[in-house]
Amino acid sequence: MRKEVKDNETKTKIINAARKLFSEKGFDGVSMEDIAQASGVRKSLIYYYFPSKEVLFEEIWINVIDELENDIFSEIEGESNITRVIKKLIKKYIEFVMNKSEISKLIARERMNVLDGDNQMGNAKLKYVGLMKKIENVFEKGKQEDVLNDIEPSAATEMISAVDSIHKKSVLKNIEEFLMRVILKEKVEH
Amino acid sequence: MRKEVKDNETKTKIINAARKLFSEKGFDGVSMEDIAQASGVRKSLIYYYFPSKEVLFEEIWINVIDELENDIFSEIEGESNITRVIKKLIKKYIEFVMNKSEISKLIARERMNVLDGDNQMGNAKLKYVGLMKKIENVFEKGKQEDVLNDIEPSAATEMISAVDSIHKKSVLKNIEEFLMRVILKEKVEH
DNA sequence: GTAAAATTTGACCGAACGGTCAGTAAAATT
DNA sequence: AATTTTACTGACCGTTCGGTCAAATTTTAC
Repeated sequence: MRKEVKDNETKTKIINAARKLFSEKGFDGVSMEDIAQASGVRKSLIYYYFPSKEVLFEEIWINVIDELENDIFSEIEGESNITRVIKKLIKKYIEFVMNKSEISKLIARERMNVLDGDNQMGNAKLKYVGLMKKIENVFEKGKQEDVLNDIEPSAATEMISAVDSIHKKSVLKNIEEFLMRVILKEKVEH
Repeated sequence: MRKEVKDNETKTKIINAARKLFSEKGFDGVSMEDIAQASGVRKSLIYYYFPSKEVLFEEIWINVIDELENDIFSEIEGESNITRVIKKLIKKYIEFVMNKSEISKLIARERMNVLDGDNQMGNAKLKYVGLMKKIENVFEKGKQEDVLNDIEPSAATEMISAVDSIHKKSVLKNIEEFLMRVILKEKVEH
């Protein structure tokens, strides 16, 4: 029992330090020595737990996309009314960007590399594309039930996903209303 | 006369090669040797023309933000009808992202570093912030003339600027209509 | 308590990085 | 034509990079 906790502790320290640094400076802007110092361990210890920088990054990426996915879909899971589902999805995505800026910055920074890069990080790409597909499926359902306001599900998905690039976080609540108003046929009340 | 052309030619080759590479891999992901090889010159010759990697990047950044600004504002310059101004602004921004993907990818990749980084690249930040302010002023004018649809000028500006992060370019025309429809009170005709 | 397993460390590696500088060739100036 | 200036080169620099590995230390299993 005590060993279990200790094992996770070092690996977790490394992951958390790396996540913060990747979020601040991007994958290429952070060295393994930077991560080691921020974790309070030696660089070679990182290689004990992770075979390479890429594998460390990929694990972090998959964790953060998981976290985003869980934040959104755990909220909309029991809901059957598609309009309400879409509202909750938009709301949760914006809240995520507002409240978990470390993660949303990491996604904003590294999305392009993950999507356009070589096949080295194929699992990272699959994870991200999988989540986007899942979100798009919600909009497809909205389209089928005729609650969408003449926007393609893929366009709605891309608009949502671009929100993490917005620099001025103070406008995010305004943008949330904006998105709901435009995506949904139903008039939005406050 | 002949010298003038030749001077510009080498420097221009370096700038163009660097721009392309920075757009593909980001500032930190590209080495000066990469740029040298892509330019067909020696690395030390880059240092003959530019004192550092940062200065090279800054010049490129300022050029691309200039180009974006010119594309947008040269189109709306003679227009006095604010609704038409806003429509043209949105249209030109989307067209820029669609047609000049090297530049829009560069902006998407490096915006966060430029805005959040240290003061080393203060001119790059000033340039970008200046353009965003200029765009926001257009929306402010729209607000004053009551053609905006209950969206804050700063939120509209941020939505527009996030468009360069959109990965799936095929949806951009749909998003253009989307943005016009929701930003402007007037109903949009095709 | 002891041996084995797991974790951690320090020293090291070759390659890559941003950058420097003396020398040379070409172009421009006198 | 001689001299000066400009453009370019190759070799080099110290530092940093991702990564390796034997040894030391700590933890676990019995």
